[in-house]
Amino acid sequence: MGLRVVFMGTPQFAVPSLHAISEKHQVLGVYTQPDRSVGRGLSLRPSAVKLTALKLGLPVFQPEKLSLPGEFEQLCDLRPDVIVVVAYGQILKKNVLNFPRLGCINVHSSLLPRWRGAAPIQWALLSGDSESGVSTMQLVEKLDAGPVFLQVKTLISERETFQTLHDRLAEIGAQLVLPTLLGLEEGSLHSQVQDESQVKYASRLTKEMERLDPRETAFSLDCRVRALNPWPGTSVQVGERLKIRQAQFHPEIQGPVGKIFERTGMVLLGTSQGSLELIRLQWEGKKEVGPSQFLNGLKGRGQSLPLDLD
RNA sequence: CGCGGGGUGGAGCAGUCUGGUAGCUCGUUGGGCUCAUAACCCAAAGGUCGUAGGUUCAAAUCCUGCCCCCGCAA
Repeated sequence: MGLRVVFMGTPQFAVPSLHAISEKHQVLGVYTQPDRSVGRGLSLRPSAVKLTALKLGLPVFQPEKLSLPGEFEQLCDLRPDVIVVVAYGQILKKNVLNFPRLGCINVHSSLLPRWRGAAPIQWALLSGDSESGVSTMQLVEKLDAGPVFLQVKTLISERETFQTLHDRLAEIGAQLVLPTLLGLEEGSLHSQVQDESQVKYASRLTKEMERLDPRETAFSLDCRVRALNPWPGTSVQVGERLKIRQAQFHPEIQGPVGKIFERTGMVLLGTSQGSLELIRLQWEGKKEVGPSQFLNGLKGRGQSLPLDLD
């Protein structure tokens, strides 16, 4: 039945691809990052891919590093025709890249060569791109620089968030990975070398990016809110940290820069260009609320708008 | 044992340090005003202050256990 495949992936994004492959091919093993202690306690949590693999009854491998002694040999023993990598979180060395008969392929959530790197979905949103997509490519030593096999575009809507785009791209990836494997198997697959002049890098997100700077434009801040939730999130400092979960820019409303004020029932943040409507807000340690509940709470604690950011 | 915030009438919050008649804004109900209104005015209902125990003449408030929610951290 189909190809002998080793799958490597970690987060939720890779799950639909794993499902798709497992239906048409023989998945010999699933590599994923070791369980990490996350969450409020100290509990170890298995990756989304590990949970899926267990549910499908597939063998799971979780090496700390694929380059550790013995790991490569164990991988070779599986005798895969091809390795499929989807957001695995480890760089594959030349020995791994070269040993499968059909090589290693990768599913990447951007229209390469735009947004090579760790956070392509977020950077597409941060940059206000009008389209995004998924690419499958040959894995090479240089990060996300291999020749592209197949690519599918999708439009980014005005209200697109990381979550909605992520979920859609994950599904597109799953739909793209099967034709890629089929073409590879039949030798009918064409690849396109990436145009190096169009390369953009999507660097890792940092927690510093969560702070909204009112000196930016309202549109830019709107993009940040849609791109950076749920992680690292977006917030302003008003005594305490006030997380902004959902927002909407209004270029036609110009208010005091760096102040939170109220107009026509909306809670707004004044920016250098237009205003940002704050739709879902959350004080640190409290629940997420809408604007009317936010205002009620302010009065309860003896505060009122306008408020200055720190 | 990773750090921290919180659970107070239907909602969002204050009050807890410095124990002693439970408060704010909103909502709800009734009435008024108005051509009218999500506006305004008046009135009313609604809380064993997460839970179990302890200290005390007296506990939302101090002490202890337990449950639940959230931010950080990954």
